[in-house]
Amino acid sequence: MDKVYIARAEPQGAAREIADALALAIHEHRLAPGTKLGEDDLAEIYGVSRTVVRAALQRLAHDRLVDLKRNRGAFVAQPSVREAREVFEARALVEPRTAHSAADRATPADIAALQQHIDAEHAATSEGNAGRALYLSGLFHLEIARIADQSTIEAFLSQLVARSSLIIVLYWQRRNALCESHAHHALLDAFAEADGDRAEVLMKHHLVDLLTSLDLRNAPQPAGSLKEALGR
Amino acid sequence: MDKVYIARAEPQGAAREIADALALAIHEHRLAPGTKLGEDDLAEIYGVSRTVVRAALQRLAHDRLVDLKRNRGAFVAQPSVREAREVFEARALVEPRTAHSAADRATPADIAALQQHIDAEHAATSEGNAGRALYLSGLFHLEIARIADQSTIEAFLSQLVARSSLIIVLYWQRRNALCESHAHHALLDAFAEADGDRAEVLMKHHLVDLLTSLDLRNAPQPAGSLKEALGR
DNA sequence: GCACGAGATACTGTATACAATCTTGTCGAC
DNA sequence: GTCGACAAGATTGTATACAGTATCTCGTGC
Repeated sequence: MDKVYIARAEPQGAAREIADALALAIHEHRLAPGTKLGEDDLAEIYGVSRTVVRAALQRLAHDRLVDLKRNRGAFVAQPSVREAREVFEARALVEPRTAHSAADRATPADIAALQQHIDAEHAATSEGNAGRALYLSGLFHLEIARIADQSTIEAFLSQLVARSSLIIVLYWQRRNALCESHAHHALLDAFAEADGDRAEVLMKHHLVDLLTSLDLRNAPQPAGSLKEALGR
Repeated sequence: MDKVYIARAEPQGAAREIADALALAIHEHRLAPGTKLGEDDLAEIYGVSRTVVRAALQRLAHDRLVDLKRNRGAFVAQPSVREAREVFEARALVEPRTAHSAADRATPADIAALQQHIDAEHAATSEGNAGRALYLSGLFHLEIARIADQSTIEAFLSQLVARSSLIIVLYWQRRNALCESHAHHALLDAFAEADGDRAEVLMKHHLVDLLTSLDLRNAPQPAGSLKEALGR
C-alpha cells in the first residue's frame, strides 16, 4: 500500500525507485534535514552507478526535498522560516477547495480508503512510530486530492506535503499528534455526509491549526551534520 | 530581460540553460507538441554531451513539458483534454487569490514592471510574433505571483503557465489575442489602485475567459508525428 | 601559540563507451 | 498480395573514466 506510484512504469525506473525510497526516508524522518547525500554512498547502497543516483537526486531537488550545491553535493533540504510559511499558505490556498470538491464526489469506496488511512495512522501512532504516522497523515491529504480527481493539483500537493514533513521536523513544537487524527476523522465524517462546505471549513481550520502549532520564531536547529548546520 | 533565472547560479548550470532554451522554444511554439527531442541531436546542437542533455530533458519532463518514454526518447508533451481542463482549473483556483494579495502589496516599481510586460506584449503582437506575445503574456501572470511574494506558488504557476502554452497551441480557437492584452490592462489598473478585490475578480474572469475560448470537444490535431497522435 | 598557505584528498561535473531495447527494412511463407 | 518473422540499424539506459573544484591537512612563518 506504500508504493502507490510504482505501477506507473515510467521511464527512469531505477532512478524513480531510489528517489521514492529517499523521499520516504525523509518523510519518516529517518533522514534529518542537512544530511549529506553522497553520490558514491547511495550508489553503493542501491547497487547502481552514480548516473542513476544523480538522476534521483535531481528529481528530489526539483521537488525541493534536497538542495543541490555545485561541486559540494546533495543535502536534505532545510526549509527556512519563510519557506515554511509559504508552503502552509499554499496548502491553505489549495486544499480547502480541493476538499470541497472531493466531498462532493466521494464514493463509498473512497470513504473506505480514507478510513483505512486513518486506521493505519492510528496503528503507527500506537506503535510509537511517529515518523510513519506523519507520513500516513500526509497520504491522507493526498488521497483527498485524488478523490477530487485533480491530478495536477495532486502532484503539486504531493510536493507541498513532502516539504511539510521537513518543516514539521524542524519547527514542530506540540508533541502529541492526537489533534491530527481527530481533525482527519472530522473530515471523514463530512465526506461521508457529502457535506462539501463543512469539509472545506474543516480543512481550512486543520491547516491553520497545523501552521500555528509550528514555532516559526527561531532559526532551525537541525539534527543533521554539525558542519552543515553551522559552516554551510 | 528574458532569462530571468539565469543569475540564480544553480547547480547543473549547463543543463538548466538547455532546459530553459527548450522551454522557451516550446513557449513560443517553435517546437510543436509531439516533436521528438533526440538526445544526440540536442547534444550536437548545444555542443555538450548527452549526459547534460538528459538532465535537461528530465527537468522538462518533471514540469510536464515533455514526455519521456522508456527506450523511445523524449517528445514535446501533448496535453490531453482532461489535462487541459485541470491546468486551467488549477490556475483558476490559485491565481485570483494571488492577484488579490499582489494588488495589496504592489509598489510603484511593480506597477512599472507590469506595464513594461504589457508594452512588450503589444510590441510582439505588432510584429506579428504571436508565439512571443503568448510567452510574454505568460510572464505577466508570473510577475504577479512574484509581486505577491509567494515563490512557492510562483514555481507552481510557472509550470501551469508553461503547460498552458502547449494547451493553447493544441486547442486554441479564437485567433485574435486582443482580448488578452485588454484583460491584462484592466488588471494593471486594479493593481495601480491597490484594489485587491477587483483584481481577484478580474483575474478570475480572465482565466474563465481563456478556458472557454478553448475548444476542448475534439481530440488534438498536433503538428507532430501522426503515429504519436493516433496509436500512442 | 596562532594565522596563513600550499599540497593532498575527496567529491562532484562531464564526457565517453558499452549494453539493452525498440524501430525499421527485407525476406519468406501462406 | 498480404502477413509474419528475422536481421540490421538506430536510439536510449547504464556504467565507467577523466577533469575540475572545494575542502581538509599539514607545514611554515610570524
